Amino acid sequence: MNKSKQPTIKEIAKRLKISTSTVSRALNDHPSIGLVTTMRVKKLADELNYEPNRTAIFFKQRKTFTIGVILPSLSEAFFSAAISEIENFANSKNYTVILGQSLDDPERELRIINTMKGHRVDGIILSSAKNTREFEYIEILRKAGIPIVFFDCVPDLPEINAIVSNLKTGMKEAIDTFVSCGHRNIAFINGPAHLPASKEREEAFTEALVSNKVPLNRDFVVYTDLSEKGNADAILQLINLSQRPSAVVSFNDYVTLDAMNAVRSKGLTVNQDIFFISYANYPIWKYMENPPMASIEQLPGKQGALAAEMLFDLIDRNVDLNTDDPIATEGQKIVLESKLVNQHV
Amino acid sequence: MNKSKQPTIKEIAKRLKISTSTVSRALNDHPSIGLVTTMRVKKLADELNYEPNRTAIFFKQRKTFTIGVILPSLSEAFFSAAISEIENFANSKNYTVILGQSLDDPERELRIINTMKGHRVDGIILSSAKNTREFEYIEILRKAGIPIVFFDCVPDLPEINAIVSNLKTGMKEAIDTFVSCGHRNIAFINGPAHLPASKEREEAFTEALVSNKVPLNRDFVVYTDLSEKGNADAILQLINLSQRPSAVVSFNDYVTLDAMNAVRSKGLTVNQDIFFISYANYPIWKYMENPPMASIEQLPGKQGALAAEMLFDLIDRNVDLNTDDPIATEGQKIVLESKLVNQHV
DNA sequence: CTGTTAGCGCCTTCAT
DNA sequence: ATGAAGGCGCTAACAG
Repeated sequence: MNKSKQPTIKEIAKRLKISTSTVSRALNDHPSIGLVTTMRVKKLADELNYEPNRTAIFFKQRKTFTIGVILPSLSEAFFSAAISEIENFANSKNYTVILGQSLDDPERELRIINTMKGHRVDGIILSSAKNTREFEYIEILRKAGIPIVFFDCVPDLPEINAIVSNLKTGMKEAIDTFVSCGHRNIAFINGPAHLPASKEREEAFTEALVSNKVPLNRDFVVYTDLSEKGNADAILQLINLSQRPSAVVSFNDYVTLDAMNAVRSKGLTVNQDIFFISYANYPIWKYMENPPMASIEQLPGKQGALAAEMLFDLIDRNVDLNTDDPIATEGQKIVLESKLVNQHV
Repeated sequence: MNKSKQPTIKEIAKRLKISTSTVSRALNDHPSIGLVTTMRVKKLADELNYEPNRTAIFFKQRKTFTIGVILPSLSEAFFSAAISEIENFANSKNYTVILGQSLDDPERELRIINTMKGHRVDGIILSSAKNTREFEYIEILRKAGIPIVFFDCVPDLPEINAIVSNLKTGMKEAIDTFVSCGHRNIAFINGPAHLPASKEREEAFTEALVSNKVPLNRDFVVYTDLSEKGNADAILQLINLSQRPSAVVSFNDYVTLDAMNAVRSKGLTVNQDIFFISYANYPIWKYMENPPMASIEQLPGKQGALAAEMLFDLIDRNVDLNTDDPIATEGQKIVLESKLVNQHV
C-alpha cells in the first residue's frame, strides 16, 4: 500500500518541481546552481532523510570507493597495527575497507582476491600468504585494472608496487648487540628458504657476523616452516649441538615463543642459558617474565600507511588516465628500515 | 581506440545475434531457455571471460550480498575466532563480509554503522563497544530494514536479536575449583558496573560463594574501567588489604595480564601467593611461565557461527516478506553456556 | 543557472 | 523458447 521506502532525488525533484539533475547538482554542491535552490534542495533532503543510494553511484561511476586488504591473519599484532593505519588513511579519503584473511593458504588467498575483484574494489593491499608460489592473480588484477600494493610479504618480482622493509639494518643492530654483550655463539632460526624475506634475513645475518669478525658456524643456521612443531624442532636442533649457541636471532616473535617453550622444556632458562632477539616486537612481551632481549621493529603501522598512500596514488592515476592499460607506472618500491627497539632485558 | 573493457551481456547478445534477455536467462539457468542456446551462451561467456558486473546486480536487486561485522577490536583473540567462523558461514552463502573495529569508541562505532548502512549491507553483526550507552542506531537500522544481531557485548534491551553467553555456569565452576583447592579468600575484579556483562558476572560470583558457603567480603569486589591503569589499580586495592585474597577471578584475560604484572611488581608470585581465573581463554597462556589456574571459555567461534546463522535467517525472512516493516520477529536470543577449561596449572 | 535526454548493466514483465 | 521494452537511481553531456 504505502511505497514508503527510501526517498530518491526524483522524489525531491517532484516535490520541488525542478529537475532531477538540478537536485543532483545541488546535493553535490555544483557551483553552477543558485544558492537558494541549493538550500531548498538540501533542506528538503534533510527533512526527508534522504540518503544517496550508493549502489547506484557505484554502478554509475564504475567505482566502489572500496579497497580490499588481504592478510595472512587479522589477529597477529603486526597486521592489526597495519590495518588500523590503512583504515585511517582510507577513511580520510572516504573509502571503505574490506578485509580478508588468507590464513596463509594460497587457495584461500586467490578466492578472496577473486571475490574482491567481483565486488569491484578500486584497489588491493596484499601481504601474501607465506607459501604462495604462483602469482597469476597479479596478471588477473592488472587486466581488471585493479591496482595492487604489496607489503610485508612481497613476491620477488620486478614489476610490482610494494612497501618493503629493509630487514638488514635491524639484523645488524641485533648482532652488534649480542656481540657487545659478549656472545660469540650466535645462531639463527630462519623461515622457509623460498621466501625473499628469509633470503634477506640470512644475507644480513652472515654479513653482520662478518662485520663483527665472528666466524659463521653452518650448524648455527636452521630453518622452520613456521609451524609450532617446526619452530620447536629448529631450536632443539640448536640446543642439541655439542656446542650450543648462547644467543639466537629468530625469524619472528611467534617462532621465538615456541622456541622459548622448547627451551624451558629442556630445563634451560631464557635470558640466562640462552638469549633471543626476533623480528616484530610482539606487544605481549611486556607481560612475559622472560621476554626476548630485544626486538627488531618493522613498523607495521608505517608500512600500512605507506601502502595505503601508494595505493591511492595508483587509484587516482587510474582515474586520470581513465583508459585502457592504466597501470603504466609499475614497479615502485618504498623501502623502510627496520631497527632494534625495546631492550626488554 | 579499443573499447576493450569488460564484456557485458549485451556484447554476448550481439555476437550471438540473440537478445540480452536470453543471454541473461541462459546465464542464470532459467528453465525456459533451450539447452543449445544456453550452451552457446555459456561457451562464449567463458571465452570472453565474461563476469557479471556485480555493482549492476547490487543496484538492480537492491541487495549487496554483503554483511557487516563490527567489533571492538580485530586483534583480540576472542574476536578473531568469532570472525573466522562468521566468514566461513557467510562465504558458504556467497556473501562477503566487511569488517570494522570500533576500538570501544561509541562515536567510531556509530560512524562505522552509518558507513555500512550507506554501503547497503544486507545485515550487521555487532559486538557493541564497551561504553556505548546510546543505541539510537538500532532504530536507524530498523528503519533502513537492515537486520542486526548482537553477540558478546549485548545491550540490555528486550527487542533485540542476540547470541548471549551465560556467564554464570563458568563462574560457578571457577569458584568451585578455587574452593576445592582450599581457597576461602576469593576476590573478584569486575568490569564497568554499567555493563550487563558485569552485572551478570557479579551476581554469579555472589551466588557461587553462597552455594559454597564462603562468606562474601565486600572489600573483595573491585572494579576496573578495563584500562591498563584501571586493571593495575584494581589488583593493588586487593593486594593492599590487611587480609589479601589468595584467589582472584577477573573480568577477562586482559585484566588478568595487567594484574599479574602488578602482582609481580609487588614482589609476589603468581600461582603461589595468588591465583587467577578469568574469562576468555587467551591463547597466549601456553607461552607463559605462570598462566592463570584456569580459564572460563566463552566459545567465540561458536558464538560467531550462531550469530551468522541467526542473521541469515533474518535476511532470508526479509526477502520473503520483502515488504515494509520487515523485522517483525524481533527479540530472539540464543544462550550459550560458558565453562571452565584449561586447567593450566 | 536550469532542464532534457540518455545511459551505465542487468533483470523482468509482457508479448509473441 | 525468445524478444522488445522499461526501469532501478544517479550523473553528465548537451541545450537552452
